[in-house]
Amino acid sequence: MPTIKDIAKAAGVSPASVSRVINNGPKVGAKTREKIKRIMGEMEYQPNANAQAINVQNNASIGIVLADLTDPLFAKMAHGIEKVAAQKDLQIFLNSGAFDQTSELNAIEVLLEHRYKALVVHSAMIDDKTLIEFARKVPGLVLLNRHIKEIESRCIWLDDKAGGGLMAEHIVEQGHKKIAIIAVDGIQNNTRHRIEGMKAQLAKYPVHYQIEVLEQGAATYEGGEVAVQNLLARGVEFSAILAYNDAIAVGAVSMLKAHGLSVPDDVSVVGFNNLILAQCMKPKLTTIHNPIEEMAMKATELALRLSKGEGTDVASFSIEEHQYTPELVIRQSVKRID
Amino acid sequence: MPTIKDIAKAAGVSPASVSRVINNGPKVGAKTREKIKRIMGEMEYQPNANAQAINVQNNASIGIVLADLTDPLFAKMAHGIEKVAAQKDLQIFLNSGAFDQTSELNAIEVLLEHRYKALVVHSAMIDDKTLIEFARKVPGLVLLNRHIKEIESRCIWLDDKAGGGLMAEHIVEQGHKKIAIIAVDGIQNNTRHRIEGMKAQLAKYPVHYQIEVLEQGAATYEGGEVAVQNLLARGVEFSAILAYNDAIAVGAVSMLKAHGLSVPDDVSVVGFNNLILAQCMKPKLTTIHNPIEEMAMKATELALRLSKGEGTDVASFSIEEHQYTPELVIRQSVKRID
DNA sequence: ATTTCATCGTCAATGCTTTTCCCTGTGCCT
DNA sequence: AGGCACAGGGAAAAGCATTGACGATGAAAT
Repeated sequence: MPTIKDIAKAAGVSPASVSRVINNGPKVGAKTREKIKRIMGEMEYQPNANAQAINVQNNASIGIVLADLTDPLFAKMAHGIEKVAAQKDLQIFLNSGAFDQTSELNAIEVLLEHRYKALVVHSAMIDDKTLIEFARKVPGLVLLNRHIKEIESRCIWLDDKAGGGLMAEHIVEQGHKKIAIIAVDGIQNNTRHRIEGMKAQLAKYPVHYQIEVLEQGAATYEGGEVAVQNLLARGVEFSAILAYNDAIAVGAVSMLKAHGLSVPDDVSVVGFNNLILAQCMKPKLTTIHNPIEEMAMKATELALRLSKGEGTDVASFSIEEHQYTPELVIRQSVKRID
Repeated sequence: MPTIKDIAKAAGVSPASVSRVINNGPKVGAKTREKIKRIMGEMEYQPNANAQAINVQNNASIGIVLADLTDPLFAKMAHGIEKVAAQKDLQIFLNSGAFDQTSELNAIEVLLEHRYKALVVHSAMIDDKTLIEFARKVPGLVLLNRHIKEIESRCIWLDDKAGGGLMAEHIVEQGHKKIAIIAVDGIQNNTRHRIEGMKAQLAKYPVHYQIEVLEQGAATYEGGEVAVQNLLARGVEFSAILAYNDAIAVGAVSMLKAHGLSVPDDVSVVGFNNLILAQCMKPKLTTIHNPIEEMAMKATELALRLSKGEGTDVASFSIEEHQYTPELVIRQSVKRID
């Protein structure tokens, strides 16, 4: 693999000139430029990006850390980031965190070692304090789908409380009084916020609601199945299920059917995220729309701006731009009861 | 951000010693080692990965290029690669190709510029010749989900012909004679191979089959919907649909229902890929299992081996290890007719 | 013909780490 | 005590490209 020196020698010029041609710099005459270009082509020269990155302080790539790409929600995040990157002709370095603290930390560290200036991180497991420290150290770091008060100007997040509220509101307005909530365990704050939101909403009505919160390990289709099985086995009474996400909701529906219960006739189900899955299934799933792709795009743009030292003035911070609002999408999986 | 020199100065040693500590090299006494480590911690030193990569020929990362992460099939690929990477403690540099030729090329080029030695590329748009050339140039490049005869020892692919054959076989054994095929357009070979496989299978029977092949642009849920709409509008007769993938199949089912046709009572539908989607929907989708995750893992391991110069002997090549076989998964979307 | 000034290029320093080669001191053997 | 092996450590080159300061060349201006 030829280096810049080889090209220079072959073209009878100095490495500096070659470098200037590579970077479309000035100070190289049209003729020389052509010649150098030709030789670069002939010798199949490819600049060593690592060597370039040593010198240039402005690494034109975005580092991102995500948990698990097989979760369509995270895939959508990735897609949002990609869209911004492609549009600005930037590269993405993706590092998968795999949902445990040490590998998430490791992922961030790797990104820092590569001197990426703009970082979009989606961390579910790292504690606030550590993240705050990272944020202080790295100006271009933005947290996606997480809200830490101390550095909220560096966060893009969903109003999970409002999301929980919407779910509860919809359900009780349809007359439901016995509600099962399928949450997920772990340190994840959004599950907690949503439940808080639900409870806060329910507290607004002068009715007594029967609530059962079930913490279910896996936020997946199978998780939804076992959650319902669990509920039924324990004889919990419920006419509505509020699920942590669409996958769980779909799993729940499937298991309810397996037990001869119809959705929405016997049990109403509400999902969360509004993934494509929610539209495909039968009955179409009533769910909460999560504008994660827009959020991801926003986070990316923010990270890029911050990494360039722009928009550092905290004065310009407005919650409206950083906190996204979920929306109720009514389809067919909820039925009014009396 | 401190450099190795800063650390060296602070510790009163030479950069060489610090480097040796970083890389767990020899020639540093226990006491000095401890001291250097301490100082590195205190000063929050992080080695510059780019500078490291200049010297070290063996870049311990895997470069991958994929098209669109929002397609669950590709997400599964990514996951397979990740699994291998995590297990070997390697990083992934992901570059999204976005399904057009120039950006796919660009993605590969970027990876080469970063001097990644092990490359897993999933390219749908680049022509054979270009890929063959890349393969020749880069020993550690492996093609995932694609078969190019000339470099098949560097490919991991699915036997699409067999997949098409399975679909056709199943359908005709259930008595169907009027078959609509929803394919996708583009240079993608797998669509073509599958159709070839279907036709070859049908040719084995002494019956005349009525086949309609519809090339539908988007391999998505919506694509499936418009495809069916198209078929119905043109008055094409069919009792079975063979779809290019599960998403199309699900879209097709939805549109059939919208026209008052029941699946599988009026029309049978077969998908492809066996994504989670296929299990969730109602009726559960009969489909072809695509072991893409295993394939991705295999491709990654192969790329790593090749990048280390191992397994270069073409003699050891066996098709069985490189070509994966799809399997029929019978669920509820196909019905016997007479 | 001489000065002036763009224009085109080169030299050498820079960025950060690794690695080769060489030096020093210590302990051990004879 | 002399010689040797060896562990611990340093100096400097190597690895690849960028960049700022400076030099040469030729044409235009006086």
